[in-house]
Amino acid sequence: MKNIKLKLARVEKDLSQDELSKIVGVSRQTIGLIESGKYNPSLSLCVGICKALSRTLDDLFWEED
Amino acid sequence: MKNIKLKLARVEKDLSQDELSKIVGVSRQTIGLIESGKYNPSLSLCVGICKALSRTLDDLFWEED
DNA sequence: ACTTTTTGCAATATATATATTGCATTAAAT
DNA sequence: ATTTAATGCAATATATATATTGCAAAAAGT
Repeated sequence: MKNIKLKLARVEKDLSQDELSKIVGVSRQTIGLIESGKYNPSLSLCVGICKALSRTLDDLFWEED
Repeated sequence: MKNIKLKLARVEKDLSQDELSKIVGVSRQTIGLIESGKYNPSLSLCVGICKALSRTLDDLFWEED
């Protein structure tokens, strides 16, 4: 499933995938694949993304079922 | 850094590392290494652990800095 | 003290996250 | 309509999460 919350948080900060990837220190493709739900990032990467976007893990990566 | 919050949540549920690993569907070593902070689990594994322990990502894997 | 359970630590093997490059397509800007 | 920026997609390469087995040490139970 796509990660809409992540994409929204990124766009709210007016960042492209490429810009976010450079802040986090990861490749642009990795950000794109996470947003499109095509893989399973590591915890440290999730935390890096959260800090770059001023959010927490629950904000961006937790789904109630 | 060791993940004390995870260990506490597990012990509160009266589960051994081995029991938790079976619930989550992962090896005992993996649980042990995550608790001792020796590696960087995937998001899906973190979510699996959270659900097994009735916690959220922020509860077990988020650290304020 | 003894037995059993729980945890830690290595070594090797495998699966998969992530990097890299390049190109195609779409969206945005002028 | 044209240029530029943003995203998507594939192929290959590499790093690392995770599995597996076995053994040692520590903790808990009796």
